[in-house]
Amino acid sequence: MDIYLLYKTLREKHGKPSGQWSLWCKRPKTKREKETVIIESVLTQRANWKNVSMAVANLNNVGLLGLREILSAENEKIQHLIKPSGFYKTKSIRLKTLAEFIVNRCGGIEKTANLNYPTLREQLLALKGIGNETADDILLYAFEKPVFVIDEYTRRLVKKLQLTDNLSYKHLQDFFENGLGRKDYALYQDFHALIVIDGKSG
DNA sequence: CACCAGGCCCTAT
DNA sequence: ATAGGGCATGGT
Repeated sequence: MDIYLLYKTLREKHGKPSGQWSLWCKRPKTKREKETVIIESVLTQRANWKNVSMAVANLNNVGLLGLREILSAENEKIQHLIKPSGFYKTKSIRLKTLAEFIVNRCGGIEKTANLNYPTLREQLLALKGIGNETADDILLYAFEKPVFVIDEYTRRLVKKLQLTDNLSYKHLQDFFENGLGRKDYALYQDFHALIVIDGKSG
């Protein structure tokens, strides 16, 4: 099956990605919106979106929905605010680690976005709590780099449609990127969103 | 009351 | 290399 046809099919079926995806697929994004996406990419690890949005609202209500703000806030305060998203002690540390990397080591979100992205990917993966999916969420949805995000919904869909039998992250990522034949971050953003939306619907 | 959700890390085979 | 346990909350 042609991979681009799969995208067209999902796009016809579900329309333009909405809900959380209207921010994640927004183009272009403001600096604040990019930081929100980065924070959400950690909070959404093994959590449902309702819980994530409660945590995001809590951060926003006290003016802590930003990387610099998270970096300077008390760990206990962050923990309390993000509690609804689950694994809150772990995630608070992960957010601070990520914020420290982007703000202090890279010099802010704009400078980070301009880095060579295969290298940046390695640096993100070296941080505790940032694995393949979270790193690629950040690269694709905040920094607009053409990396295809693989997650559990992608694996289920690949299995269901028998697209390939190797379900490792790297293989699936290459499979989608090569199958689409072009490095188009806007297409990758929408496609991944549609895969998740489709997975939740059925 | 059970089970689930856009993961990730650590440990033991 | 790969499997299993732990992390934690709110929704169904």
